[in-house]
Amino acid sequence: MTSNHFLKNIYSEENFSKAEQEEIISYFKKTTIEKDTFLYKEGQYLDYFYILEKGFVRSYAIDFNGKEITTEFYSNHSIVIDWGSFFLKNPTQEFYQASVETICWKLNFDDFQKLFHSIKNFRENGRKTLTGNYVQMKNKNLLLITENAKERYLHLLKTRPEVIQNASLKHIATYLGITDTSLSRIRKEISL
Amino acid sequence: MTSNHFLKNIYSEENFSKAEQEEIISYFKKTTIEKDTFLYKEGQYLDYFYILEKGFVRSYAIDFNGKEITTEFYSNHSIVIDWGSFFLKNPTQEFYQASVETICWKLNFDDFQKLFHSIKNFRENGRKTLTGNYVQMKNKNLLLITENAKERYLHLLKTRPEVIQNASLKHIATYLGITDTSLSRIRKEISL
DNA sequence: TTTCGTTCTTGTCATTTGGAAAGAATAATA
DNA sequence: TATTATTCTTTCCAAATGACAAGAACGAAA
Repeated sequence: MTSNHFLKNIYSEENFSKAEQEEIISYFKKTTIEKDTFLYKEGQYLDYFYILEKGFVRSYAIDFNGKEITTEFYSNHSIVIDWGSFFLKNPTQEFYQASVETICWKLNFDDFQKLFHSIKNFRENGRKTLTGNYVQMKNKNLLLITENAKERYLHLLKTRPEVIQNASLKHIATYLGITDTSLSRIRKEISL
Repeated sequence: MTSNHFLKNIYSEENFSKAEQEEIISYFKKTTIEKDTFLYKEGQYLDYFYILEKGFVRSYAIDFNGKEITTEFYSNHSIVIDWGSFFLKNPTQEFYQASVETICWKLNFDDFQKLFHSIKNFRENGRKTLTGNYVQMKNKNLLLITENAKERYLHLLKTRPEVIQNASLKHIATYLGITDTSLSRIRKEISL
């Protein structure tokens, strides 16, 4: 394990002892995901999750009309997980697809459980991560209700520029809950 | 502690030993909240949460135009908590108000921590609760994007009839992300 | 019961957004 | 370079929803 191992940024010495850090990291397996391949597919029970070292991943659900709705974008340092599937043992309802070749670190559920129940800092950390994801989801909700299409786009542009750079117009549009036509109009309007 | 203590429904013998159950329950304090009073207010740091035995609570945020946006409704057996505030130590951005006299059970953060780190089942349970809330939020998100106003209302009517019965039209409207005018029209249309 | 305040309904009109389809631009491949 | 596929833009029109304001219904309190 090199001294600048990627996961040391995630499980940092600020929050973990050296011994804890090493134990935690030892359970992760480095994986490379080819462009366009899936990390998880709808119907699958997740028994592992990933942390992204480098790459870009999009998750999407299929609505009742068969249309893809982007549910999230994941970039460097993100945890790519379906919490409901991982913890509640439900099949995921989404597809998680790498848009580019993606380097990530994989941890399976049994190892996660060992760490969770034996290392206090690990469970504090996990709780923080899930809570952070919850807060993010809640904010997205509020934005959907209080802001119009243009404002939502501008907000995304400001807070997550890497999404605008990496994702296609169509994918961004469904993420924002608008059509590609509208988003195209909005972009034009902004550029004037 | 009576044998049919309310909290035994929450921390049930299915998931906890008798001893665990008793210890957990011993930390909770029964509280009655008067109609129209606040459980938490914007700006406050939560260091406790409530479980609702009986009553009805609404949480709302104030948007940039000073308008109240209902963020959640809580009824019997719900946990009333701002996860972000409780775990991440941020001030809450919402108001939590009892619509009727409400009987609930209060647990403070320090006691929560003791239980969380000492009782494996308690942390599994807490993780499930937070995850459940996350999944719920995620579903609400998807509904906001994929369904129109009428469909969202019908969905709420079907899945949470107690909300329709207890909350005012205006409060339900902002929860669904529509105006009270629209909701009134939708109700008329449905009744025809 | 009368008054007052709140909530809900209704009407009119404006605005936002969507749907469908065609064309332009861009990227991918032979 | 020519060809094809994909993504993005644009146009026209329709549908959904919002804003505002007036009035009706309802409930609380004097």
